[in-house]
Formats: sequence, structure tokens, C-alpha cells
Amino acid sequence: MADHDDKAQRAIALLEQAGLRATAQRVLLVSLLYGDGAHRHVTAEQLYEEAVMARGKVSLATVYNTMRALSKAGLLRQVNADAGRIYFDTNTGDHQHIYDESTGTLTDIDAAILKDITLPPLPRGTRLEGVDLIVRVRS
Amino acid sequence: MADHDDKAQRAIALLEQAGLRATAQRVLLVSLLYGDGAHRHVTAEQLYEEAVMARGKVSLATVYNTMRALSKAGLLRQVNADAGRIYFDTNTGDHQHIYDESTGTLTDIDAAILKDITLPPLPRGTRLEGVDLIVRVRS
DNA sequence: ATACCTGCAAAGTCTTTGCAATCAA
DNA sequence: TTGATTGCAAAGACTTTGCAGGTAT
Repeated sequence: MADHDDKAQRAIALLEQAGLRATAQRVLLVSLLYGDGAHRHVTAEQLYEEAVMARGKVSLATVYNTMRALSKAGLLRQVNADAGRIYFDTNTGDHQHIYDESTGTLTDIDAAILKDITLPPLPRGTRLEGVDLIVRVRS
Repeated sequence: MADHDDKAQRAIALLEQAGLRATAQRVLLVSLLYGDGAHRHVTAEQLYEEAVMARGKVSLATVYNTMRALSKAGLLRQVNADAGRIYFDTNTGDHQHIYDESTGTLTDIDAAILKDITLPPLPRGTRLEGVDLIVRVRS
């Protein structure tokens, strides 16, 4: 129980820091996302399944809404590895990904991999939003 | 007319080389894609619009089917720049992209940009499929 | 009290597919 | 001929949204 409370406390802290109300659904979702320390890559559907397993009372729509809100708040990063499927990454720091197209698994790559590249001039009137590298593999 | 026949001839050649029957619809689509020499980045919907403009008799389903077939045949490359929207690139050579999230425009980057990076070890039991770099910008 | 949040169902976007009619080889 | 292709409509996969009822502050 202490363990659970701990995760819930951290979840609440994260939500408040993001300016979001700490509802039961959000606390559960954020606990699942950040609960065990390791960074995670999940789709809304996957997180929804986990929430249901954990006997959580939450709808898929709320999972989508919450993940969108967390992304906007900067607590999650969206990863476009696969057209037609949004992955959310709890690691919002600078880094890149390996994507296994057979299993749908994402793996982090250290940001240093791009340390030595020189970006080309950007199109006139545009500003840089980010640089995403996806190493696609198959099992 | 000679111009049009020229493009049609090239389109037919490409289709045969890909092992696909040269139907009127495919010849039109391939002519639009490869007709003027420059490489293109288009979605199925965009190509469909162009075909309709050109008074072509083709359905959106056929555009999707054809682009899928061309991709499988190696004549097109899919670009995952935006979750929920597949771009097709007539340039199947090694290169990368700049993606303007405001306008949905893709611009090529020379492959040399990644010449000096060293990929991390791939997960056990996986083989490399490709490396995609997307420089995201906004207007 | 009140602005925010949830959940359901409906709508939306993009893509694929079943199947009868049609066409290329 | 005969298998490949087309087109329509329907189905699918994923995501967003309208709105009535519920909740955090």
C-alpha cells in the first residue's frame, strides 16, 4: 500500500505541476506511465488496457484526452514511428528511437548520435521544431 | 500531344518494369508522379485530386491500391512524417526529409547528412530496415 | 459554486477490403 | 480466355468531439 501511495503522490505532483486536476483517472494513468521509474513507450490503447487490468475505472476517450493534455503540458512526447498509430514517450528529453516494425517496440537511442550532424538551411520563413531519427528494424 | 505520349510511354515502361499491368488509371497516376522529372511527395488524396483535375477516370481506392503496389515494387517510398497521413516519395534513393508541420510540405535532404553517424547496436535478433531522419519545422 | 473532467456514443480522418463488373495480355 | 484490376460501398483502425452528468478546488 505504501508503494501505491507513493506512486499516487508522485502522480499528483506531476499533474499539479502540469496544471491539470488530479482526478482518479489521471492519477491512475500517470502512475502507470511514471510509476516504476523507467521510461515508457505506449499507445493510448495499450495504456487503456493496463488501466483496465489494474481495475481502473477509465474510458478510452479519457485516456486519449489525458495523453493529449500531458503532451501539451510537456510531460509526454509523441513519437511518429508508424503512420496511423501514435506512440507516447515518457522520456521528454533529447533522444532518438529504434522502431521494430515487426513488434511495434520502441527503444531509445542516446541523443549523442546526432551530435555531429549539420542541418541543412531550413526553408525560408520556417523555424526548427525538432529533429527525429527513427532506425527501423525487423525481427 | 507528343509530350503526353512521352510521359505515357515512360509510365508504361515503369509499370512493366514493376510487373504491373499498364491500365489507363495506372498510366495516368504514374505519369503524374514521374511525368515532369522532378521528385515528388504526395498523399493518396493529393494524387487523386490531380488525377481528377486531369479529367482522369479513377477512384480514390484505386489510387491507394496503386500507390501501395508501386511501393511494394520499389517505385515509391513511404514517408512517416505525420501520424495519420502517409506521404509517398518518388525518390527512392537514400535521402532524408524536412517536414513543415504547418503546411504539410516535405523537402529532401541529401543522404550525406547522416554519413558520419554511428548506429547503436540493434536489438538482438533484429535486422536494419532503414534510417529515417525528419527535421520538423513550422512556418 | 463553477470551471474542469469523464464517459458514452457519434462523428471524423485516413486506409483497406469484398465483390461484381471490366479489362489487359 | 483468364487472371488482374477497377470502383463502389462498406468495413476498419485510430483519434477526436458533443454533451449530459459528475468532480476537484
